[in-house]
Amino acid sequence: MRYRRTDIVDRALVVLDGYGLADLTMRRLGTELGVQPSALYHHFGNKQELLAAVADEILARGRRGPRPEPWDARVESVCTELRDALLAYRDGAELVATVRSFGLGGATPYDEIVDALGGAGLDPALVPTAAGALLHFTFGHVVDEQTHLQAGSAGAIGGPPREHSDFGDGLTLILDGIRAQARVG
Amino acid sequence: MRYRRTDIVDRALVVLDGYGLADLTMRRLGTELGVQPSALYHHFGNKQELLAAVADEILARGRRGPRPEPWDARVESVCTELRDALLAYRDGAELVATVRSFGLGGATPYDEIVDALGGAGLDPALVPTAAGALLHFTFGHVVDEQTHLQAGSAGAIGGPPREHSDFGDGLTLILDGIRAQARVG
DNA sequence: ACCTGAACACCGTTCAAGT
DNA sequence: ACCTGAACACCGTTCAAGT
Repeated sequence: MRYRRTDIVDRALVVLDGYGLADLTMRRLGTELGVQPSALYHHFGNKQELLAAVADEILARGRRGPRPEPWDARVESVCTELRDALLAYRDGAELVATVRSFGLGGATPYDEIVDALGGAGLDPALVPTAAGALLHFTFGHVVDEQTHLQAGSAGAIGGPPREHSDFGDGLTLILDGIRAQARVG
Repeated sequence: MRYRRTDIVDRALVVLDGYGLADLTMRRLGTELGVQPSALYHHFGNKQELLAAVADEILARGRRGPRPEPWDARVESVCTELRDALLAYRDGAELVATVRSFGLGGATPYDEIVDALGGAGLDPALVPTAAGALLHFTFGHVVDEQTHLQAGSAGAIGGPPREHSDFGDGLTLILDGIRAQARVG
């Protein structure tokens, strides 16, 4: 049936959204494409490489633009766009986080956050720290959100999950921390 | 050979530390104990339940005390203790994060952070938000640290990994954000 | 270049049967 | 109560062979 990498990634996205990350297997994807699982290894060296391509595609499809201008609005725009991209596909956050922890998948908007933070007046040595904090928060929050886990509470008690505005509140908290650090720096 | 849950968890910790999370399988753990893998199902309903017990044990072994008294020193103490606990075993952060995302493993110090934040003078509605941000940062940072991934940067370029003080700097940033929110609240 | 078919070395889990 | 032995239904990956 002759496939290209992009066809396989497209189909992987469909499988992911329909069945979840645990069921996104090489065998299942092969079946879905009407092909032997071994055929996939002609296009990707291994499963991690495939997943990295899928993660990059999730982020690419989530790209909006352009960015607003004050640095804090810009940071917020990057993080919110990232969140929306991750939420757009089932288990998107877990997949992208996993790929990131492999050290694969170049599309994480780390550099864009670093760039935006240039306008914050922060000690340059703290810029990677702040960018890391923002990314950790975003991924952690969205993973929790997507597994409908209430944000870290032990039991499953504790009522309904936090409102969606909780993401924005957390972002504001960290941005305030950056502003405070910029003042002392 | 007659084992109790705690013996199995102890041995699982040894396997984890020696071979990593990917090789902590029911079959390997069984072999290590000189027992059939099916025997483990007499003590744990499934693998996730076993992993939850292992995660709880990692956190229990990391427990130090007592806590210092101003609220911010107390929060820092909880997060630093958590970090140390996760770093004490190979793939500890990934394991505990995974268990947390299952909704299992009651030992995450979420409640302790919420408690400590009581002294910050924060709007009560923001306390779970702040606690979540602190936990997300801690887990995210330690997972990166443990997989010797430089904090989110795309390529593997960019020199040596961030110094260990980066964790403290990130914590300070978030604590500053909390103080700022407490002032406006 | 792209794919098949078959194999290898694994998984988690279940369950009758033993002691 | 605790464990064995065997099975079931899967995995990712490799590789000769086909077209």
